[in-house]
Amino acid sequence: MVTLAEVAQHAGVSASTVSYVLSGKRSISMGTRQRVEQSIQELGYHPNAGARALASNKSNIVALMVPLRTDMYVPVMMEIAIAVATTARAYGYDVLLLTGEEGPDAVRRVTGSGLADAMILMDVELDDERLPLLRGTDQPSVLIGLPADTSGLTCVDLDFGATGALCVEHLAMLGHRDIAVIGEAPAVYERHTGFAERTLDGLRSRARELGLRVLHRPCEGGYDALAATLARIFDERPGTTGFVVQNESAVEPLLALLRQQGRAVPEDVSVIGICPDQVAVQASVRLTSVAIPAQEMGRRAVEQLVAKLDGRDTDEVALLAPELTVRASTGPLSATG
Amino acid sequence: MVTLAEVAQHAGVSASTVSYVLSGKRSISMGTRQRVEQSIQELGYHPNAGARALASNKSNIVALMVPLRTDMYVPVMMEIAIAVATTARAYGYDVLLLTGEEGPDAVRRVTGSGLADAMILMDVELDDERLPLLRGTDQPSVLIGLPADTSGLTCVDLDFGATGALCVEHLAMLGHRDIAVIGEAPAVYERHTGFAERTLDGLRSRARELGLRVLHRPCEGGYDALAATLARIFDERPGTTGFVVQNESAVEPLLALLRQQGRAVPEDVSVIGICPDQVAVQASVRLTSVAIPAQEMGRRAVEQLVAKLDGRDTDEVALLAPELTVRASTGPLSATG
DNA sequence: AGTCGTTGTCGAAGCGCTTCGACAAAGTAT
DNA sequence: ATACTTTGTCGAAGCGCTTCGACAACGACT
Repeated sequence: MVTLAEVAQHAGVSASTVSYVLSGKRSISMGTRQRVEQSIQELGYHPNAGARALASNKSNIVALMVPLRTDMYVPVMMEIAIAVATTARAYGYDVLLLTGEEGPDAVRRVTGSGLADAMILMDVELDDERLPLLRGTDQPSVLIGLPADTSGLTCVDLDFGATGALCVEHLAMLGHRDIAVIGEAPAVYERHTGFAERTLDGLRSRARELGLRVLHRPCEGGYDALAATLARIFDERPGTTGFVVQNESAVEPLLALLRQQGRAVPEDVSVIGICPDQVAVQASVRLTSVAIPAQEMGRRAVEQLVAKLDGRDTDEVALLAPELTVRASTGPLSATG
Repeated sequence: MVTLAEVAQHAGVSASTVSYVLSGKRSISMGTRQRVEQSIQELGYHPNAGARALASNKSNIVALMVPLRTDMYVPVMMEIAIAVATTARAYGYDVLLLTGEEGPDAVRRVTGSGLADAMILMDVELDDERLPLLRGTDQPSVLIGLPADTSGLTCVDLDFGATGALCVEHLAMLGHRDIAVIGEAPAVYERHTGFAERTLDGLRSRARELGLRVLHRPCEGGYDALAATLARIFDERPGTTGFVVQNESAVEPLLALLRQQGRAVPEDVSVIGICPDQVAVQASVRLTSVAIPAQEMGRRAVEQLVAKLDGRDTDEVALLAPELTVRASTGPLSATG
């Protein structure tokens, strides 16, 4: 391993000078800078991360806590994670991957050991047990997702309330009166993951304003589960003509089953997805959808974090505005509907 | 921040004693050990990662390099990543997430800076540009995937050759003679990702032995792409009755299109998927499949790495045996076929 | 009783870096 | 020319830990 001292000797300067060349924290004459940089090149020097962390008290690492469970939105999680990693690198940070498994202990460990300078938490529950720890430490953090109480926290998320409202508005505009929501798996609601409930709230309150009726059913992915759910929906509300699907793995089964039952999309029934664009585009009927801006979320989270680390002020809560893309799965309610 | 010295003072011992309690590298009397542990508890001490790394010359971090592109098998990648993180934690290591973006530079950076003690590389290409670097350093590494030349490297992967052969055998046994392979997107073959080619090789050579005919077509995911591909297949080989699909996002479109064309699965046509079990189970026809053991791969990679770090010998190449699970999408060729 | 391991503890050195204060050398204002 | 600032460099201290050698204290052998 090449050390700072060796570079210094090779360049004929002191160690501190090399350090200042690297950090730019003091001015260095052109000649010296060039000689040092040359030596760094020639010797193939890389600063030792541990020594740097020890001396400067910063690790240049941000921790990213991803959910352990993979019961939902895996591609979204992955996309966020990759966006976080990519953006972080652009700001000179590396990313430490933590799974939710360790829970609050991971927060304590990382905070206490100085392993990371800051944290990003995904899959935040409404009343997440990690939050008190974050509030009680001076380690900067950003949540991707929205807990019930955001005081003292910085959050980035899609505005799921507005997303729900947007879906209703689109369906209402097309003349639909009875709407069914195919939701995430029951487990997602049971652990009070915010986004699912917020979507529902936004959707319901806008529906009330516009005079639509809403029936919500959580649903596991796959054909069998969806077949059962769909049967119950049409049983209870035979006049249902609009669907909002917030569950990637229910999209295709829903389209298939509707087709099978002789209900044409979009002539008889309209379907809106809340899902990444890729899913919407690849479906058997190109899906009208509200996109989940995974990359944007990851990027914004890192930017907020970097701002905090640089001592700049940041938004408390940054909600991204939803955008609805009309494709082939929604249309005006026909007269016979 | 609580330091070792403070713990030592609180417990009435020297710093080195506390260190030895923590590491267990020298024997400590019961009484002392207990007093120290008590102090650690009371003060809420966490060893400083940077100082530890500097003094011991090991970071207890392994780097995981995931592909930046998300054009294939995203859930598999995610599952591997999570398995790596979970297993690594069990061995006391944290995981640093690197994207393929930086390419070989990331290897140099991590190796040179002592940021990580070891690396795991995913999405290895047959002639990967990162390999010379790995061979030229004494930093332990494990590849998930198989390059063309494995000398001096440790690799973990599913035995895709055997996987291809297994698919052919199953179809042959059922009486099928003409087989079509729906492959990954052309880009995957173009960058010479090993697994796709190896599947094909294994499949073709076994087919030759058994006297089956094989037609291979790369294919993007989604309905439109698959519709075109399928048309060409039946055009060229109208008698095709067996399908092997190595592309998650082609499974559902294939099943839908076959249904639409009046070809019953499995009565007229048999379909085998090479995909995670979850995909196979959630498909509209429960899919006979060879599973991609993502978790197992991640776990094994970490275990190999830890073995190397502990100075134990490891396998050069660990190929996991494929397992075929018969479900509802394959059956004997009917007399009329 | 004297010698020899053991066992448990300590002090000190050192890992490679950052950063502070000191200080020549050079430039600027008087 | 003198005093004063600015610029560029250096030496030394110190970040918190691990680890080596030293060495009391103690029981186990002759």
